[in-house]
Amino acid sequence: MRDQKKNRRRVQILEIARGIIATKGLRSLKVRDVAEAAGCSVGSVYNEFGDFDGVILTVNRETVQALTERLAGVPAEDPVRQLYGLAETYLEFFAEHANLLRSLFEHRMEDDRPYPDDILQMVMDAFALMHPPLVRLLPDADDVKIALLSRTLFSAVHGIISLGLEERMVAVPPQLLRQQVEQFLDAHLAGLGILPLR
Amino acid sequence: MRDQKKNRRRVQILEIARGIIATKGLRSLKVRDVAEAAGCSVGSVYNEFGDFDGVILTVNRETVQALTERLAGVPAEDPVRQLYGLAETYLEFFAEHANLLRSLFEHRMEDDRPYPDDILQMVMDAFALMHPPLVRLLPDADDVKIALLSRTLFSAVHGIISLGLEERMVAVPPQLLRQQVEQFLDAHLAGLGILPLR
DNA sequence: CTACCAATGTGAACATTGTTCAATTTAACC
DNA sequence: GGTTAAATTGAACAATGTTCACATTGGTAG
Repeated sequence: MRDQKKNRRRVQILEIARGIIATKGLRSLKVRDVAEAAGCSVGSVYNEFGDFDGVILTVNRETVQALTERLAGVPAEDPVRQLYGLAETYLEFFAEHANLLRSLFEHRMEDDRPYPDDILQMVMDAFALMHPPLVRLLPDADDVKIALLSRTLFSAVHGIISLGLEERMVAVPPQLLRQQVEQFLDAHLAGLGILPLR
Repeated sequence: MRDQKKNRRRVQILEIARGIIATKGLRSLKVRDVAEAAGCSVGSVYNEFGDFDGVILTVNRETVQALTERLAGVPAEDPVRQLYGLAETYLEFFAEHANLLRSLFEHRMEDDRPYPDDILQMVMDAFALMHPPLVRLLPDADDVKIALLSRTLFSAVHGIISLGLEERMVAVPPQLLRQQVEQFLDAHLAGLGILPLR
């Protein structure tokens, strides 16, 4: 019963923190706001997460988990369609949760403490989801090279999307951005000797 | 004489702030540290820059200026070589000044104040430096499309480099990253119907 | 059921850091 | 040299992360 209660609160704190980050950005996340909204003291937040970075990192961990699940749901029948699907799903997810993704990629630790390895690994694993379809499309290529290509390609897509959705920059209309990503893949896959969709 | 002194200090504050960001990261930048190192009071920093964001934004403005100068120095004789040169120069500059570039791309304003337009425009202008060589290489293409392509391509390169240099992520060795960028351009230019370098 | 105790929760106090502004100092001008 | 407007100061304030001695709670044994 202790555990149930504790866990319920832990989940509640995370949902509140995630809500604030998603709607107002990471910089607007304050311990006191979270504690008040969760109906507990600031001390409880610290008991549960160690420090405030702990809250942020846990939200980020769940963000990359949710992203991975969404990406894993992309149909894998046609490897070419799968690549387009991964890119477009990433775009959708990024557009829906822009501030959460920014928190994941932009948060810096206090002092010089290292970013938790497990989160980094999860991001890399998500970016490696282009690996299987690429292996099918380039059966003769070295597996290590495909692994690198997968990361490169996903990083490129990430760059196009994260800068394109950056409302700080001259905002790219979402529909145009989708087209931009598709055309990018068209050209790049063609360059790899893969027949694009259109 | 007032102006001289004032300007000398302004420059000094900026150099100190830039040094701290470059070596210890944006999160380690503190008003008091800057004021002490500049031999003045915290009030003077505020007189000169309005608020602390003002210091950061001025450093960022100078960062994108320096970047633009470096990119503008890439030889333009051969448009294909120019594209590779722009990407490699960006990689070099990013590797040399990783924390400054992160400050430029990751800094968020307090509350919801907008990021200064002039900085955004300067970044877009820098990313548009791929436009002229692309026009030469694709003389039949629509100019608006080339403008979009330029931004897309540079954003892609930015994504590859910024994630590749992210020491938070599993560090990609610099030499491998250079090769990664080159191979990326190889494939993409080929897909655009442009003969790559190698 | 009660007493006890270990775990948990609390929030006031503290530490750090951004911000303000009344008082002071400076330097340009006559 | 006196006057004055501008610049500078730094103590005080505000916002926010962090700690910890104390209070509360819930499980457990007698």
